[in-house]
Amino acid sequence: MFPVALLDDGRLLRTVVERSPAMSLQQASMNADPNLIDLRYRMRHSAAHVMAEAVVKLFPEAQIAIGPPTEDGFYYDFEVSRPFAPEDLEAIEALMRETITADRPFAGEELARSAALERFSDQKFKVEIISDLPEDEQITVWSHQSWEDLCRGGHVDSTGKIGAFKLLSVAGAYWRGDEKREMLQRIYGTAWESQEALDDFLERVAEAERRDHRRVGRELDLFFFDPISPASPFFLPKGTIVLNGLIDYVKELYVKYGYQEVTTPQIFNTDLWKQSGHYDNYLENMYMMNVDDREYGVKPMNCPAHAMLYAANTHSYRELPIRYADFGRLHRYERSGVTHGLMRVRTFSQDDAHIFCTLDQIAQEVNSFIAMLDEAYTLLGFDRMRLALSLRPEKRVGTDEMWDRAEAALSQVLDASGREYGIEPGEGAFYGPKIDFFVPDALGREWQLGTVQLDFSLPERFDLHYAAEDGTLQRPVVIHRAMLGSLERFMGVLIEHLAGALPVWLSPVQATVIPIADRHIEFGQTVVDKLRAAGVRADVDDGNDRMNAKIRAAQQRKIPYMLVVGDREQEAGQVAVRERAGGNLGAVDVDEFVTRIAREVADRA
RNA sequence: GCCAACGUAGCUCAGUGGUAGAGCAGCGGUUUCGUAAACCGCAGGUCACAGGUUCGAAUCCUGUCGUUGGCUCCA
Repeated sequence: MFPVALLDDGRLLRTVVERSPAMSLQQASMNADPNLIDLRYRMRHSAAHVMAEAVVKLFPEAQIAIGPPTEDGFYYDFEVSRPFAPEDLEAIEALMRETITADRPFAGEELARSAALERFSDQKFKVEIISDLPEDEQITVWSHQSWEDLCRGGHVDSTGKIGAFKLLSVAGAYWRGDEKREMLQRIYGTAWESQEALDDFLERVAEAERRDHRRVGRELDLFFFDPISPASPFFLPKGTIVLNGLIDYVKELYVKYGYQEVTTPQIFNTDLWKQSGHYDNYLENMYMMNVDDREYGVKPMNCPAHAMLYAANTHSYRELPIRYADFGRLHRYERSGVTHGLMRVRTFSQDDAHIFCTLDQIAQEVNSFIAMLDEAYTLLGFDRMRLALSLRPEKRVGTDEMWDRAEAALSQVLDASGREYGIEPGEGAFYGPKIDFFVPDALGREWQLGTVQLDFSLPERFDLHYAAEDGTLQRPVVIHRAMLGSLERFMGVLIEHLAGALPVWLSPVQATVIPIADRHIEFGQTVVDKLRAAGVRADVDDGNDRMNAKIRAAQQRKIPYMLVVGDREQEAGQVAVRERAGGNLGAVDVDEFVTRIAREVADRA
């Protein structure tokens, strides 16, 4: 299903499918024929070479690192005496055009290791790459006459075939992705088979920016940020309606799927964090404080508190599974530079729950969770996502037998579900394997929403047990799980997914009445009263704008229903219904419309 | 945390050493209009913060904070 290509540095390039605009780009390339995908790969790879040539011409001292194609472009990393400026990109582009116009053929050449080391002796990164290659690895160099580069190949025939390209941005990047190594300057660019394809791509990027949740959040008065509490959203009344709408929905699912909601403290004495292991492993991400000479930590997770709830009573196998849900606010000190709008914040809440069950119950619990998640994602419009099963890491707790059973349980559930998933060996948490559910944002960055994680460690640390059928005390397993993940992040992803046009049940204002003239305001207000009495969030636009301006404003506020009232409607006791999508439903009796929208809200249609 | 850019009115931005500007939003008035922007007027800013250079700083320099794009991280 996923077209896969190998990057220069050996990583897999994977194309992901989604409905968001940036993703439709990849969707387009998925639907495109393999030849086109291959052509783009070779064009971009070739463009990277041509760019490196241009950079070295302008910066003779440059040390060049690697330059692979990516999902929608390419980049190349350099170590230069000064950072690149925007004007540099123009100069580099100009030189690239010369090379492309010259239409120089690409040709590959095999080299002995010693010869390769000799040829790149003044390029320390290339020397490092060559030195790290296995002894038996074939070393190849690809050139387009005026430039040659260590490369395993995959080019267009000649530089003239590179197509329409554009350099996009400069960024910092560590050599070999290691923050202890050199910081390099990375230039991102993109290349397409035609100017139209390039323009198309740039338009998609622009559309992604238009639906960026930070911009939409401001436009719709949902939330804002302030340096007084960095990376911590302030939710305005409208944003709070959305947040609460999501929580209310999840609570309904909790009733259906047998969860019990609990409430736990916000700060805990350090003793708890020592017992849970957070003090040793997570301290740098925690907010700590001293009060009355005792040290406290603000909770970054709910798990330890839930373990305490479980341990507060003895439990029989007959009670299991026990499912504790908690919307408690969490605080995590995220390093500066990693936060991003609502997607990565320092305080947030989750639709978090912990399931205490027996080893034998894992499969059914995970299955039930995925069914619930599926129900929620379908309702919320996320029909495609990436699933990843993460297996045992090197450093871990628990016996191999436990891991065998846990991993088998997860993969069996996934296999039975019939959906595709990736396997990521070694990526599991030290306390157990997990399944993560990822969805991309408007700019194509992937964010984890759902997760289900098995935990063998927490029950040990808190000495949890239950009385088994045979009267012995047994250790339960804990399953950490969240569907929407961080509610803040989910709201961000949802906004971008829907470009701010939230479903009626989540819309902060579900209907707005638009009086044509002042004499219709009073009637409009009676409509609003009826809507509110039926539980519908409605208002009336009584400003002295013309109707056209009011409609425009309502469209921009993404209000699902606009109810125009003039002389005709007032006389007939009707409203002229206009939908956000632009459709005009014509005049409808007020009572009929109230009934209809109230049902739509109740059904979350 | 690292590399870089940026921070001017509620929002989007202009303003490169000489008294702070526009559009939108807001407020007041005129208009009372049939499915995406009527008209006139008013008000609104310690130019992120602190220090420095200068006769004079939004503008130049240093530091801090924050944001953005990447990288790294995301038990």
